[in-house]
Amino acid sequence: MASVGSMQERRGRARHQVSQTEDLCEVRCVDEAKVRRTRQAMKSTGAVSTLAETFKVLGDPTRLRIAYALSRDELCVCDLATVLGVSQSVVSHSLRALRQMRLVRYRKEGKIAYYALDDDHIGSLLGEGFRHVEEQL
Amino acid sequence: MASVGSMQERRGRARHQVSQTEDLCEVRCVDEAKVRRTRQAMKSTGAVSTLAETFKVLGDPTRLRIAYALSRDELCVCDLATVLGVSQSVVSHSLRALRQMRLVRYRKEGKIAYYALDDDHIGSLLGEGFRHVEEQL
DNA sequence: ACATCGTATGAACGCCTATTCACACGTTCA
DNA sequence: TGAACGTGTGAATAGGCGTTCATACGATGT
Repeated sequence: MASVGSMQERRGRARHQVSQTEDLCEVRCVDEAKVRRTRQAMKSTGAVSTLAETFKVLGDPTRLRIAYALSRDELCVCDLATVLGVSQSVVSHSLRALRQMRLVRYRKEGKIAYYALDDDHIGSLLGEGFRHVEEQL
Repeated sequence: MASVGSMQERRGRARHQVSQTEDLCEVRCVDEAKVRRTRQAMKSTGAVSTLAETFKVLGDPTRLRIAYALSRDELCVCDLATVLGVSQSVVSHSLRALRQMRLVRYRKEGKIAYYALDDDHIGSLLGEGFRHVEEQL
């Protein structure tokens, strides 16, 4: 195992050289005009990584079901757990992820936390998504 | 530890009791009407898991960038690699994932494979997504 | 004050996944 | 035919992620 580790270290240094070779290798069949045009049209790294994280959060069945449920009605954690048939802990962890991407908001009434979609865009996204998957059957 | 294990073996029935306790624990604060309504509005397992996988595929920055690039123009694998500045292998693997979810289609011209978005819905999804993330800055 | 309830959270563990490397395949051209 | 090219893919490895368990916290009611 130790020997494998040292081999990987050696490989790691070789990467720079390899990457230069790779770059040359990548630039063979390019349609320069198209490539430049597409490059300029590309979104910023920030927008891409934020949207990717948003999609990733919605890419889990449990969280997706939570988001869809909240697009229909405001619900507390316990009711969400009941609707989905999963534990409260799962719902809470899922809501945390959805919260961190600002997909849901919540208000607290005593000890009960009522969650809802934060934005109508999310509802549109879900609608568009479901329309897409339901169409191609 | 071993003695506990054997006790549990002898009394396998205890499991049912535990799960019942859990169920009871989940069902305390429910608003029955809301729960029933939301339950009926929920999408089918198939639709949910398909859409979740779609989102998951788009939840990777590389694949998202590829999808967005293809929403602007038809591109071959090599040009995609050039535009994104990643290896051809990464692009190929990414395209495989996008292909499996029917997000992209391709036509082959000689040895060159030209990829494009399979569906306009995907473009709409990306548009809606980027509109959302660019708005909340 | 105490017990209970609804919710949040951290740690741990097993699984999934993205990347890299190496190679295989079919196509084109000399 | 053989070499170079564009592309696809399997194996391997490292890092990320979801679930569970245990526990903590504030609010409520007795």
